[in-house]
Amino acid sequence: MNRQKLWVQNAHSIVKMKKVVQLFVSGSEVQKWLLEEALQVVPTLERRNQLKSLIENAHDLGIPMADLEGKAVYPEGAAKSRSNQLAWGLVQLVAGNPNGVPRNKKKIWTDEWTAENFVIFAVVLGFLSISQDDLGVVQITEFGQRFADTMNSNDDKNLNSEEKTILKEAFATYPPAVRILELLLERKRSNPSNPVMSKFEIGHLLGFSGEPGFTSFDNAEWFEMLHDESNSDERKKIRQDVEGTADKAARDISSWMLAVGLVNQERFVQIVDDTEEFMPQGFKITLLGEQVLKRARGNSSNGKTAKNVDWRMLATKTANADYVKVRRSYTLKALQATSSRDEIVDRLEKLGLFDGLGVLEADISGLRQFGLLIEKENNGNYILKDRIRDFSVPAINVTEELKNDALFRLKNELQNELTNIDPRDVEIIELAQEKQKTSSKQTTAATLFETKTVELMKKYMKLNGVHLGGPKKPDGFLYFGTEVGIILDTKMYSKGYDLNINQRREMQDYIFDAKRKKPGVPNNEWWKIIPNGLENMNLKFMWVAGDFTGRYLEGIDETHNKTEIDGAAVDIPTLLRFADRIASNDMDLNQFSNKINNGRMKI
DNA sequence: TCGGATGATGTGAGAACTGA
DNA sequence: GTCAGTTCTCACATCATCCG
Repeated sequence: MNRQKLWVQNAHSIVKMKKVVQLFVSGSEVQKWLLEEALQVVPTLERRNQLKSLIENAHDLGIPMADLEGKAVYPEGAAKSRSNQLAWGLVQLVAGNPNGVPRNKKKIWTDEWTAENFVIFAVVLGFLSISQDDLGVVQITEFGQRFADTMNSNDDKNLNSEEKTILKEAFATYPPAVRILELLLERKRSNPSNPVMSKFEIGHLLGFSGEPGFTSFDNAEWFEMLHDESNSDERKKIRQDVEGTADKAARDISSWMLAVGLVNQERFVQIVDDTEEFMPQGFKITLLGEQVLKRARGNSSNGKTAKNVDWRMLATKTANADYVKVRRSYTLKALQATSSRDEIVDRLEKLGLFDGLGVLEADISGLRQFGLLIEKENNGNYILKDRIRDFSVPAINVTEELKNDALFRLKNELQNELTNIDPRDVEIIELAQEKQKTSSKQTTAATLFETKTVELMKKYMKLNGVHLGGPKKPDGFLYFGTEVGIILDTKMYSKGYDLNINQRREMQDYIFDAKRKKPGVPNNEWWKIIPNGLENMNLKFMWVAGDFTGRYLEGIDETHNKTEIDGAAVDIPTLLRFADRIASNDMDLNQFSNKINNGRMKI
């Protein structure tokens, strides 16, 4: 079974993607170029001959994915770094750079990852297809043939009208593109004077956002980070480096549509503390984009464009990805057959794929964000209003082992149990389990986790507060009125957080700084956000992590004794449960605060 | 900046090991 | 020596920032 993921990274250029399609056309320019010139850089005669024969039979037999993308091959004795990679796959050459890649002028080919993604780019737009078997044979489709037959442009900024016509058709069948157009149109309707959306706003609402593989930064948070930084190099770094995967996907797909004229790119401007800040990647829909959206969604005079869906598009990196892809595929198939929620549950149950209503709800919400038109009725039923091309789902064994993966089960349980929490917010438990990231390094991943934790506490627990982060600051400060103020530190440690001596000391420093409020100590004076009138005795400290281990209780005790305030450690599943209780008014904030009692919080 | 580039991390299959 | 279970290794899949 071919288990390729079908989300595109790295591949931007439509011109290059078109060459990949034309690789399957006998006698095309790109075939000639490979045969007469480019294949020379392939290291062995044997491989050159293999590739030659693959090219000659490409139109009739297709080419296995492995031969298109190539693999990591290094010269003997050379370090296994990517810049040393030799050319092995055809698309490594086709999607390469004739003048050498920027960081290695000797090389005219790209790496296997980028090559793979150029193939996937052509597949998701319907120009190529990949067989479901182990070989993953790639072939040109009829639609791809039409695209290949158009005149060639040599620049993405100047595609000709023939090419644009076909690409418009292609985007109307590609759910994530339709989703972005829909979001942009909604923005235009709700805010006609400023219809620009930032890549973060789009990323938050695109695909299976929240899952690993679909991380997204909070728009307001990003602007605060930018605003707080005065150093121009650091500001530049934030502008170019701080983005999640889903935000990147939003940027990618929007930039493809930009080449066809469906969207325009504009600076996204936001006022922070009376200062105007901007980010470069804002997008707004054009009239042409609206036309394409209308065709995709259909109206009284036009039928809907049938959407291209492949089971491999329905998840990427989440726990049990294959199982989840299959579950979502069958959920979609059930939606095609019925709108009754009970019957959908029934169908999934028969296949051993039903994991609870919360999970079903989350999957459907994900399918909607993926770009399919699904409406929820008041009686709890769902109506699929989109046309979907037939797609096949592989038979995988739903083994107990697969369903028993601990993290996977916990996530499903919580999505079902916590009815007051958006199932997507439960995804934070996957983030919490990621490999150790040090907060001192302030990696984007760690920042993302901190942000999400604060976001969660504000959203469901009626707390005020901010995410801080950065040197000599806690990760966040949360409060309600002047009754309680919580100094927060979060850690994403996959193996549990042990509150070692450094971590204790950091927290103790924050507390002393907060109690003293001495001007200039520390020089960022983060404690200024503590509301006036909040007494020192009402300060509390809290550590949040996926799990705790080792001598963490001792750490809490020590911190309590030294600082004379109360604190606690809380793991993410428990924090989510508290959030759910408070959101439903089963618990108030005083009760919550009383549980911060120098131990691990329990519900 | 844009359009990839890159080292890192996750994962599964088979090889090697282990102890009754 | 046998063999089921366990660990190790290694190639391949997939990021998540990073950068010329």
